[in-house]
Formats: sequence, C-alpha cells, structure tokens
Amino acid sequence: MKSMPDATDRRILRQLLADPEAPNAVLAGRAGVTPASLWRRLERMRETGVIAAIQSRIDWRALGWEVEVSLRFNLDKTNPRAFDEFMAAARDVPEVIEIQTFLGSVDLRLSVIARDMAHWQQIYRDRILTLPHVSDIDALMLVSTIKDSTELAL
Amino acid sequence: MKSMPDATDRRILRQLLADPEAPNAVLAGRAGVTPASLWRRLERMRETGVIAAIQSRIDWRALGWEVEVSLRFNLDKTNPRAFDEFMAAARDVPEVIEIQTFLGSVDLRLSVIARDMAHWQQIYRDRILTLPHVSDIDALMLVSTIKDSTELAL
DNA sequence: GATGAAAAATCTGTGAC
DNA sequence: GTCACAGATTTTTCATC
Repeated sequence: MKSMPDATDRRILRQLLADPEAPNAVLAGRAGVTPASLWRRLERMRETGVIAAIQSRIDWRALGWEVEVSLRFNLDKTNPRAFDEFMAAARDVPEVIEIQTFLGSVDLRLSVIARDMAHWQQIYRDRILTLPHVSDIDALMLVSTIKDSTELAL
Repeated sequence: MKSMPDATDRRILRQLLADPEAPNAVLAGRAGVTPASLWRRLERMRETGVIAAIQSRIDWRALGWEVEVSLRFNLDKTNPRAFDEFMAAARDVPEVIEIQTFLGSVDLRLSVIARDMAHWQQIYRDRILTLPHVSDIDALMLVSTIKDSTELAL
C-alpha cells in the first residue's frame, strides 16, 4: 500500500467535503496548513486516487426528469456470460445513471431516470424488460435521497 | 415553474458533466458561448438548484474503508412516527453515507461504510440492529459501482 | 433580459528556500 | 513545510442588442 493519507490529509479531506467550492487558501486556513502545502497534498491524493473526481451533482428533477427508479436484478446463474452481457446491455441505456453490483440476495441495482410516468413505462417496456439473462426484477420508485455524512471520522 | 434550462443551458451542462474540471473559458468554447455568458448561466443554475452541488468524490477504499454495504429496510407501518424516528437515528450514525426513501416493496435504503469486516460487524450490531421501528432488514455487500451515463440526452 | 468585451479581483501552481 | 510571485482564472462592469 502506498502512503495512506495521514492525519493532516484527513483534516484536509474533511474540509474539502464540507465546503467543496472554497478556494484552496481558505481550505488551507481551516485545515491548518499553508496553501502550497495543501495544494501538494491534494495533488498527491488525486494521483493516488483517494480523490477520485470532482463532479457536479445535477438535480434531475429540476431539469425535468421527474421519475427516478431503483431496479434490483437477479441474473441467470447458469450462464457464465450472463453478467458481462447484462452489464454491456445496461450501459447502453442512456437513462441508466448508475449500476452497482452486489454480493448477497440481489446481484445488481440500476438507477434509472425518466421524464414522467409515461416515459418511464416506455423505458421499462423497451429497454429494461429486454435486458438479457434476467431471472428476477424488483422496482422501487425513489422518493428522496439524503446524503450528508461528511462528518465521518475520516 | 421558474425558467427551465434552455437548449444552451443543457449544452453547458453536458460539457460540465463530461469534463467537470475544465476551466470556464474552455467549457464556454465547447458550449459555443462566451465565458461571461457561461458564468451567468452556471450561476443561475446554481441558484435555481439545477446544479445541486459541486463535490469531490472520495474513494473510500483508497482511504482504508474497505467495506460498503447496502441495507434495505422495511419499517413498522402501524406507528406514524416510525419514519421520522428512524431517519433521525440513521442520520446519527456517521458510517451511514447515504439514505434513500422509496415507494415500493422496500421503504428505505442505507449505504454504510466500514473499515473492514470486523468493523462492519460492530457497526451492524451496535448501530444498525438498534435502529428503531424496523420490521425487516436485508444486507447486500457492494462489489462495484459504475456511474457514467452523462451522455444522457439532457 | 440577455449578451460580449474587457478590466479588476482572485486564485492556482511553481520555484526557491 | 514556508514564502513569494507569475500566470491563469473567475467575476464584475459597462455598453449593446
């Protein structure tokens, strides 16, 4: 393992998560390091992959995608290629915004967005039910998402 | 409804999602607007909530949190305060990094991270099984997450 | 109301110590 | 790790459509 983040790195990450848009100089002050030092540490964490990406989180509802559905799949375990073929097909559906794979009573979870219920029905019929090697599906309509635990004891 | 994003806004969003770290001047060029115009549109989309946040995505595994578990809950429907009390308790657990609520065969989903299996077991016993008003739990261990659909017809 | 050009304020990233 | 600085970037201003 290459250079786990130290206590200072974790302090920096905590500040970064708490206020991602703050300029480096402000973050440096809050984390108790100088801006140049902060910059080099951020750079190292980007290189080592600790900071995987900087991204904008879009509110699909504000953009007119009113429906988000969480779909849980089980696949046909008798076909060794089922998994790869399913993944390839699922990634081809533009409305699928997330794919997770699991160990447990469910194999995969997809997050799918749609403009409205009619659109959802169309996606479901034409793009979801046609995915290969599916043995079982369960759909949940997303009501709300709360993600805040950044207080995590980093 | 206040000012849905127009075609230009959507072009900007597409560029922003495709390359979140590009300077505004570059994004402006790609989206076919001037930097000043781009800036005003981004500002407006932040104000109206279309751009909900800019955030750093942290690789918990690179940080030494090796285990991520997706927990699905059903709550006791006979108690009208069950939902609020559950949410309040769940939010208090620092290792819970996401909470989603659903309409369907499952009421809630929590994402929980842990340093290793021993740590997971401890969290599960002390913080998860003690959550109030739970009628049913199912746990899935996350193997991988793929999120890329940004090609979405914005 | 929204735009573009350009100035002003601010920030980032680097080199020297 | 710190300090100082050049260059790049963001944000405001102002005239214009």
